[in-house]
Amino acid sequence: MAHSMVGETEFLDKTAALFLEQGFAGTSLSQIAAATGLEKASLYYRYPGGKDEIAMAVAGRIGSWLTEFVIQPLAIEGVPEKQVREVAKQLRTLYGDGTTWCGLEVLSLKGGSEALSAGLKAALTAWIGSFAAVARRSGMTTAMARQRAEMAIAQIEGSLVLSRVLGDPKPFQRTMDALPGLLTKA
Amino acid sequence: MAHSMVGETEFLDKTAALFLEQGFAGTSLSQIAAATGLEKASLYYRYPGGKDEIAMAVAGRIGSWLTEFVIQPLAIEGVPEKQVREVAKQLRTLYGDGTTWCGLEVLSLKGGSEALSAGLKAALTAWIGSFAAVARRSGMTTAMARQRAEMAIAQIEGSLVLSRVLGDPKPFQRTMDALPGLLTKA
DNA sequence: GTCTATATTAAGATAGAC
DNA sequence: GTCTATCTTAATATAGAC
Repeated sequence: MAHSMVGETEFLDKTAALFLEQGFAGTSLSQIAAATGLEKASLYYRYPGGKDEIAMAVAGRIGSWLTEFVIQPLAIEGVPEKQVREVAKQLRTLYGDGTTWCGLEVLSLKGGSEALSAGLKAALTAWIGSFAAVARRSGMTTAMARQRAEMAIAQIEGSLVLSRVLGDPKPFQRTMDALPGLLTKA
Repeated sequence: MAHSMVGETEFLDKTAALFLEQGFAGTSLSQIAAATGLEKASLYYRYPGGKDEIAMAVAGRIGSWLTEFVIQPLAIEGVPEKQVREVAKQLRTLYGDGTTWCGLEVLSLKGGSEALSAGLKAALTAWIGSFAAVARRSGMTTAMARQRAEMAIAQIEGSLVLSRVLGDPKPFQRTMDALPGLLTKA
């Protein structure tokens, strides 16, 4: 395997796929090297902190997805219900229609660093805030909007667990169908 | 450490705690040995299949908890809402008021065996069936009861993720407060 | 039935050539 | 900036004494 020169985002996407399938502790640097076409030593050149630092970068990449496909689309002017329907569509794609894990779940298992935990918490907080804002715009009180936002994200995370364990995408898909109502109808 | 003779259930409870904290891949036999007071060789005597077989036994133990504290209490005659309130109380204890992982999430990450996946699916199916039955008894249609049961469990699993990532037990606690209504009020 | 001791493999990590 | 080669540690797993 000669000088592979794989790009940063391509590298992180491939590594994210491994983490989402196997978890942080279940993924080795050898697997990452094999999946990305880099040798282990090169991983340490790019990320001197080793697996912890790679996980941080992956969390950052996941945060970028979230910003691009969820937070930004909800931050502009528009009809809340229509916006949430669009976001639900993006989430379906992101989560492979209920067949993959969520980065929050997978990377928050003990084994990661303190900084990783902080990054995940920041991403989740931003997500909640974004959902709460759209619920607020739909006419809910601040408190209720916040509660619905948490409920919606819990429903998403939990239905992913159900779909994966049952081997049936329907629980996740039903959650996506119900998302616009949950966030915009008091 | 002389002949420790730790009992089966005590062994599994201590091992379950490790898995729930660190996941399957993140927990080593050395850690299990240290936590239970057995040497690694003794683990192989009890569970010749190694970590996979231990995980299976832990899944069985978790299934027993579920049967004892959730499924059995809901299977007897009684006022549904009152029964669910009692179950919610048990779940609070089981999940350390929102500070621990759920076995379904943790053990369903890739790395476990086929048989383990099948066992987890069976346990989850039984749980859903139990919740659906109590919702049905409260007057819902079969289809709606089933949907509410899945919704409730997804909410539980998901709110555990939120509570853990945010470091705040409130999302899980709110879910427990809402559980009786979700399962018994159409 | 548990122990001590060890074999074997793979993990994370580094040195130094190119 | 990536490679080959290697180090060190820790993982799973087994042999054999008691």
